[in-house]
Amino acid sequence: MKVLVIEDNEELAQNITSYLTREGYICELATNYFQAIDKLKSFKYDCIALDILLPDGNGLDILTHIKSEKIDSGVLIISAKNSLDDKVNGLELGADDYLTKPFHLPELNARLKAIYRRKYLQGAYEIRFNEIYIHTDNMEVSVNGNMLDLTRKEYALLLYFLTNQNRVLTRQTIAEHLWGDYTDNLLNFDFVYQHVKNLRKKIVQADGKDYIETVYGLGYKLNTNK
Amino acid sequence: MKVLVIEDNEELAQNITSYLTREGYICELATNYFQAIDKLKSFKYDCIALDILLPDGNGLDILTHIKSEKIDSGVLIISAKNSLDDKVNGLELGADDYLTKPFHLPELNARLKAIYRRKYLQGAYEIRFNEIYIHTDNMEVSVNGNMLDLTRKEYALLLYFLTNQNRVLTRQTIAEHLWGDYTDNLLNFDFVYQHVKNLRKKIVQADGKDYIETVYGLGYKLNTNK
DNA sequence: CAAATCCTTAAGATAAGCTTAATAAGAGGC
DNA sequence: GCCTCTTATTAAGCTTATCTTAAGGATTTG
Repeated sequence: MKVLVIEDNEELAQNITSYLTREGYICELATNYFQAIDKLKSFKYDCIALDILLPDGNGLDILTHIKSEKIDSGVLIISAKNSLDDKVNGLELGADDYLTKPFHLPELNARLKAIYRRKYLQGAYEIRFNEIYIHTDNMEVSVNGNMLDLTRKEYALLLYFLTNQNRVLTRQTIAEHLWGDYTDNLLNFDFVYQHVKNLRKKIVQADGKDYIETVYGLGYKLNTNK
Repeated sequence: MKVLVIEDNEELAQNITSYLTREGYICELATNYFQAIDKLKSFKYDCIALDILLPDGNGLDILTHIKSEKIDSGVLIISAKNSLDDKVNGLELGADDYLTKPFHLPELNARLKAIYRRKYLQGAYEIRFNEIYIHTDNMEVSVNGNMLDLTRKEYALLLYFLTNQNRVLTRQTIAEHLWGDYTDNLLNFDFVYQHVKNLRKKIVQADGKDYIETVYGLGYKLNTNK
């Protein structure tokens, strides 16, 4: 899952991103209003953790932007304790959940996962694709009843394919989704080959079928009809 | 077993927590209503010892919160003698047991253990996992008939694994469960390695099998199928 | 109060995963 | 069928995660 953390307190922001990364998220950070808007224009995120109090603007304006631009991301508002107004306004503006500071990182994790479930999986804990099951909670994948031992990147890649079935994904898109803004000034996305190859191999080994179709000159597609 | 003690009388609270800690519990303390709610939002407890009379609120409201938020913890209500109303209300609201002040600490211990048994072990005194038996009452562990001599942390760790079979537990989650809120602003959870290693060693020594599986990049998992 | 045990921390070793570069294989156009 | 461009594979070096070793402190026990 790809997350944008919008938080101006550098130390907290660093804690959050490194924690979420360890927990398997693809995590990007914006430390002010403009940077946030900028990133939202350029990239697509599954969830956004949004601090209300920013040095150069109000987080709720970012939320308004998200909604008016019809950006389809889950939004978790983070704000100071007992700031009830923010809570009410935030939820009214269409935020998915609310978390008060100070909070504990696992709580953030749990809420993000819950938003993801509600928003993208209709509340389910797992995604199915033919005989492939992904248990999003502990990042477990089983194929035909056998556990698949995937690395972090392979898992992220599979999840990305499964939430974009039958859609062609270019290497660049994949790179952006799995590696975030690190890919900003890259010209070469060869490393995607590696992970596609590894993922393919493991799935074929377990299921005998290669659902990942190469679309020559474009990218890859998870093919339902195989 | 991880317990949250909600009790405003500082001296009594201190007595309780230090007693329970000596008895092998992982024990946290909240001395008022808000602190309690806060902790309940962030952490998961096996049992909650809940004093009814708090300076800034009523314990029964905490109980209501626990139930409405579907927090799955056992609840032991503590209140002044002969306050029959509280007892009836408390049990009606879904508390698991009731203890009147003044009480003896071993009595508290016994009741907490009883709640744990009823709630998590279907009334049994021991947990079995393959050839590993945990007798929760006296904290004894046997593997293939041989007594396993575990330290307090190892025991707590094993119990935590056994109550979360086949679920990936991150080092941070483990740390929080075994060390409580002391871990709040830690970034490094290396010390978990040690205890996992020690526990593994003892189990392998006794049983020849290493049920604790390392999930690279995430944490550990007690694997049933080994 | 001393001895023993346990817990924590730090540093170095090992292992797993990720990225890069070089080379091979395959697809499409002419 | 040949050339070019794209994709796949191989292998190596690099990074990050985990494990081990060891030592000092804290805690418990006798």
